[in-house]
Amino acid sequence: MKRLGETIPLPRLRRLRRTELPVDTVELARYLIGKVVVHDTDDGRLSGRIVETEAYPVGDSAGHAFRGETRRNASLFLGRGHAYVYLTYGSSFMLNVTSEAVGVGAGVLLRALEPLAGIDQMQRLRGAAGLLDLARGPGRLAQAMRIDFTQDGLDLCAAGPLWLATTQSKTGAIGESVRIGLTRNVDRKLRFYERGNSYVSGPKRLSG
DNA sequence: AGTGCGATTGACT
DNA sequence: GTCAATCGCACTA
Repeated sequence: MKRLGETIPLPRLRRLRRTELPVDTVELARYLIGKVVVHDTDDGRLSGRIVETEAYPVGDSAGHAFRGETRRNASLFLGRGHAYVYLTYGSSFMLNVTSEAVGVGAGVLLRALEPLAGIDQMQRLRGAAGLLDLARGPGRLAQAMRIDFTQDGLDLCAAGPLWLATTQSKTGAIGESVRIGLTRNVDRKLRFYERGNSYVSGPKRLSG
């Protein structure tokens, strides 16, 4: 299989500063489309371009912070630009970017990446899945990026191993839809994705 | 201490 | 398209 990350020049990355992140959760979810998430591991750099997000804003009954701070969701309250990682269905880790002020629980779920660096390693982590399936879907994304509870609470805007970056490449038109897989507060269009991008999970369009 | 349930995935008809 | 695996955690008692 062709190894994209070694045949196409990687984009030049610049670390995002916390002050560059939009203060509003929904704005951040839209802003993160086209940005890059980077995990520098002892087996090398893993990175991917964010192509799909979901916002879980303040007061959202589907959000994990809705009933206040607990041990599980404590990282959501660290202030914007931190990682909130949790396990769902006993097997899939989810990576979120926190989005509001310290003490206010809200975040943005990263749902799909276009792999950039470390594709060989991602394939090992994912059991040699095809390129399109490496990080399409939030659980796959976390597995490909080697995200687990170890990364929960990390500051994404500090000089740490897990960070956010911007590039000079252009971002395509952004679509929006209802969120996927929820049972509550399903009506709001809080899912964002880059239109026409093959690495986006689920339907490219959802009404509602 | 017991119970029920997911911000999903992969296997299967 | 359907469906079960799997386990940490919140919730009830």
